[in-house]
Amino acid sequence: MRGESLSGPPPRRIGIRDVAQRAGVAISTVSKVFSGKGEVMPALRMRVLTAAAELGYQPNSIAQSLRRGATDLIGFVASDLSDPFSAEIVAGAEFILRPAGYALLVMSSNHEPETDAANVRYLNSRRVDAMLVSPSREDDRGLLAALAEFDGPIVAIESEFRSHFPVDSVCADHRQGMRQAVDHLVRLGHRRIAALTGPLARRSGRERLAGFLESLRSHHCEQRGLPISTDHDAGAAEAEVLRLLDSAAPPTALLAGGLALLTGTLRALHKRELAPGRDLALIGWDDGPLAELSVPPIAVVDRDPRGLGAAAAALALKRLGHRGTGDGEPAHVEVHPARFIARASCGSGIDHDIQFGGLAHG
Amino acid sequence: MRGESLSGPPPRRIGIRDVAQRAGVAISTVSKVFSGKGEVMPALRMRVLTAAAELGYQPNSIAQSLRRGATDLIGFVASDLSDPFSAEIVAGAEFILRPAGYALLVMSSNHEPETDAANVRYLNSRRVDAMLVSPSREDDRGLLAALAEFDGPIVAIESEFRSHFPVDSVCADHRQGMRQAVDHLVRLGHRRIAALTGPLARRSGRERLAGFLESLRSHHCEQRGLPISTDHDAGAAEAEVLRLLDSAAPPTALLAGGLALLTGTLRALHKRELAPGRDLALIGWDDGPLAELSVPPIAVVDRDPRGLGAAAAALALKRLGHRGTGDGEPAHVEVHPARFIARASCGSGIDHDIQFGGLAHG
DNA sequence: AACGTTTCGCGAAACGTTTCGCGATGCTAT
DNA sequence: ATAGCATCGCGAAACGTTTCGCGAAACGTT
Repeated sequence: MRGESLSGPPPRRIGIRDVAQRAGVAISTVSKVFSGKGEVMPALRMRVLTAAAELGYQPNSIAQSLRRGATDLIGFVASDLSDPFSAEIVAGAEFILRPAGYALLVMSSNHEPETDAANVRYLNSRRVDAMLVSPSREDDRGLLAALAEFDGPIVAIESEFRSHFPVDSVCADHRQGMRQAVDHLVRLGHRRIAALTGPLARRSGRERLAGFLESLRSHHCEQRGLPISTDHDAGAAEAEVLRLLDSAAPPTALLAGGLALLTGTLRALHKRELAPGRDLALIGWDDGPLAELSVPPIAVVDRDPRGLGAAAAALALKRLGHRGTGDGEPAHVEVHPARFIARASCGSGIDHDIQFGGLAHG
Repeated sequence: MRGESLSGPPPRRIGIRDVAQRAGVAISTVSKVFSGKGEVMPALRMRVLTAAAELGYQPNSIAQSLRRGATDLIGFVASDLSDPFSAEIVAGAEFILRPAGYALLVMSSNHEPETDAANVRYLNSRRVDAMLVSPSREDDRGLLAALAEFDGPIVAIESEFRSHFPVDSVCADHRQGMRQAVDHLVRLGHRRIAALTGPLARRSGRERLAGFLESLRSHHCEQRGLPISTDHDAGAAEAEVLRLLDSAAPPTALLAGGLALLTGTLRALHKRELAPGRDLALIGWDDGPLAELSVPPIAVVDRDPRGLGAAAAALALKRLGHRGTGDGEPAHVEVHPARFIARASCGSGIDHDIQFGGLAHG
């Protein structure tokens, strides 16, 4: 019970030795019973179990970790934990990890690459068994060095380190999602399309860019496309979109690759009193209340963050099972689907309607 | 470096003893240098430091934990980590904890009270130094029992356990926020006001209810109020709002106490093709892209989740500093402001405009 | 009846730190 | 010159487990 302020001999927390004594067996026997490793006769096992129950014994997992050389801890390194998308990933990972007896140590870098690296080093010093990383930038020297020092499984989420050293990755298929989105826009008659891809220092940004260019090329209008890479930040997106809208030839369609970018984009549109679906076409990333409940609803490329987190966790567990750094199978990139959801924010098409006229040829 | 598949003597990770040997000093001296506790002559300290650097020595924090009896780990127990509000709390807590040398162990219960209790027990067995809890229900027997077994500082977030045993709390002032919101609605002419308070098993829900009733009473129209308590779940809110809208005397104003409830409410309004600010007044909780960028923007009672998380972490650290369970000062509830932000979703008033007529007296 | 084989409990040695008390060294003061 | 006193490095004992090898018993075989 809490709050006992009696003074006296410090009541050392009861350990395995107390149980052993009470049950009249050796310490190692108690250990066997609890770890379930060796065989121990039912009668004795019962004696131990009741003794433990009577004393309220709980194994000290710190001591276990020290002895076994495993902490049953998985580190999670993200650029921004408060981003709903990251939060979902964490939830998905925890969903897999907890039943397996692992707990999650989370750290956020607030988009500072050096902090990502520092976090990895910290988790290393805490001896986590594996790491799940979704860093601010993949190419930070410090981060790469820190990761290289760690000798447990590393799983990258929505990013990729294969070029530097073998690390498993779990990614959504942004390229495919982007292609579907752009195809849709082109079909509606759009040619001058701007895409906020997000940072190219992450695989997601690069894949969005690649999909964007591929789709435009296949429609023979790549020279009209406006790929734009900004930080994953609403303010940056807003400024960029305002610049686009105020330019001589503003785009007729906008793609915003992530919740923060969509938020910034919408702010810019509000400022210029432009409505998606009426004045221009808009496609966001990641479905959620904002996209779903906007008026009109906003088309999105949707991915499954929970699934990504769960898959990353499962991969880490698999590697841990094989008890090797990267010895077993080679590192591979697991690509999850991203699917385009058409909604009214794309309007009804530029050829059949004059709605986009004001901007289309401005 | 990673990926060395050479076989040979298992290259035991280098420990304090290796450093001691290389520096030609005793183990205890190395310990002193690293822990910074005792005095050690500059020259020797330098020898130790260089030896450690050359070997790439990193103290084993597991062994430290075992010896020191502290893990430098803080547990975080939430009902739903993927809720953006919880995610912000975690981020705020981490912001304070990390510079202090602590890391966060997060666990989510998916709104299952038993899982909350299990998570607390798990964190206890992992010997976390303190816990931050924001559970599904405050009154779950299992949870209370599990918390009682833990003998470190516990800080409740947006909930309260004082009635059961002394535990610090950090809460937003929902009562005040709700009063401001309802005052505003009444001033606009609304009388039949429905409030989705969220579960009453949490302090936030109870405070919202109290504020709601207080405000109505002060305006002498409490008999027209419709307080409604649902799970913190969009589906439940949607169903409840649909029921309200389809009732004989539907409310002219709606209050939704949380992001999930606001989401459900908006879904219901869309289904009935009702627009906030035109057909009825709507006030949500927790500002964010959804409220800010809706058309019209949605009035909210806003709180500072990051601040709550940071405050909770700071409280825990303070308790840890005093090195006592609850001995030092008595447990207290730290109330943070919640402020009402008026926006167009409230309309321009029921007396000056017929906009609400269709529903107001239906 | 003697021997080989299995079964299963026991003691002791780790795991990598921190901390405590002791003693050696160098200094000040008389 | 020597007693007294800090200063500071050293060895050893913990912290609470797991694991390894040993030996005692119990069994089956010839």
